Amino acid sequence: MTKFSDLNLNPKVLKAINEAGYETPTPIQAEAIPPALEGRDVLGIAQTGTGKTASFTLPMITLLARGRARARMPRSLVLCPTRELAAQVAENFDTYAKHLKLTKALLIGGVSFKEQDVAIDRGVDVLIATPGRLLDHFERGKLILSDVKVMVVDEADRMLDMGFIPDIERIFGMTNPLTRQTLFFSATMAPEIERITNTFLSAPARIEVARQATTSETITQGVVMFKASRRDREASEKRKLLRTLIDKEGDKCTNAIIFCNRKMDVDVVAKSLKKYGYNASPIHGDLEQSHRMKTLDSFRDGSLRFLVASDVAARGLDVPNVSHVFNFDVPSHAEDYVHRIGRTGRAGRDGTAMMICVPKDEKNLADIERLVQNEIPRLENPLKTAKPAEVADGGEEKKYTGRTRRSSKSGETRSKTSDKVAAATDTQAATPETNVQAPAAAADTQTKSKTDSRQNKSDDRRANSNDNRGKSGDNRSSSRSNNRSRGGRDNGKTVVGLGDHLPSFIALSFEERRAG
DNA sequence: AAAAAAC
Repeated sequence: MTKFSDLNLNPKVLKAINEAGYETPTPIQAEAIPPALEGRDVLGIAQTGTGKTASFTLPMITLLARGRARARMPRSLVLCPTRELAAQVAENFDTYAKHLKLTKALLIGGVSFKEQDVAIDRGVDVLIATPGRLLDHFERGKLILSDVKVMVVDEADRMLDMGFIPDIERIFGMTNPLTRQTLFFSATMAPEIERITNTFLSAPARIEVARQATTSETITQGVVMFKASRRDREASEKRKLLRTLIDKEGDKCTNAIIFCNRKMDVDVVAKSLKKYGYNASPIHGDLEQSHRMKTLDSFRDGSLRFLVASDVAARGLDVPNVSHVFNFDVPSHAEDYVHRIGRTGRAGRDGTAMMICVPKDEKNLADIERLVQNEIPRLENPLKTAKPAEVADGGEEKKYTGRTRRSSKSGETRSKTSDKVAAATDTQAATPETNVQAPAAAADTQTKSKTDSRQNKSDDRRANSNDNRGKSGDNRSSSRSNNRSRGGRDNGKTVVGLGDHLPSFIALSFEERRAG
């Protein structure tokens, strides 16, 4: 088998690789490093988790080991779609270039220009950037890219999704095609990506690595088909279902990423989990950059157990050892499902991916199953399994004290009235195992059973008016979706209740469902 | 329909 020592890497790079504990390259590293060292263009079709980052940093460091950068004229450039990814690539350079005197600069938004300006002025060997901030520097005349010897485009398909392709083309145009070597990575080869590579790569070595996440055997997948007892309770009942799924996994769930489709839901879910005693923090693009970094660091070092995330964290982030991925929402782009669950089951380890699918997401679920060419196993809804006797004496979800009422903007208030489902879910939350997992939830449950429903209703109104004041857009959008579903395809086949009635689609085979 | 990325 190929070893790193067989690859003609700079001895000081090899030393750093050994110190990091690696001996054997991953397939993409073994295949991409030799042509890259020969100065050839490389087209790598691979996802993160395959060792992609090192497959370009290692040869780059080796190539850059000789020579020295001139002021404002970086010798190499790595473009990444998100700030986190760029920061991660920068760390990778630090790790493997530690025995060499290479200078680097990280050009990302959300942080001050000053430090970046100083570094550029001094001259850098490696520039790692997101497109927006790079162009910003360029337009201010701070940057000359004509001396770039190696240019890397990482996660090109994500750049495409994010509308960065025109920027990328502009940046390509700022470099010298005759002296530039290009290493280009993408998880998929969409037609637009194909076009870019045909335009900017010359006779590339094409390296394709199996798409590990498509239906990785190391990931146990499942989806819970869930219909709320009432439309307006969907959000809070989903959160309860999420807690139950987490609790059922027990110690097997050492850490997890919980994906939501919208930033607002990321905040709400994180806040709700915290309220119930779970160690959770949100991450999405509206949070301050320094805060994003801090959150990610604590998730990596294990002090944070649950990362509630938008798709900012779906791709590229290297967070080893994630035991679980929970898709609180079904992603609306099927491709994103593959990226999200690819955060677990990495490097041959076992992982679990669970998703909650509400009726309006069934079409997206079908798209995902078509993409991965597999039916995602249906999981029993754990909230439906409570025995009737327990249901009868279950408490209500709420019972807000004055203190918690203030936090009711998180949306928990909407699920307060008593009905079979709310009672059943509370009973579930009060089981002993759950108490161990979520002490705050347990305390809440014990005090809540005496709450009378009139009190609840008035709380509800108050909380809703708070919501209106705080974020009016929120309510508008939820009433929009209500209307849509009322006039929509739910007609005639609305599932009644949750306890005894099987949603009709579950009885259908996958083929029948697609056909009908 | 939303998220990400530039001030």
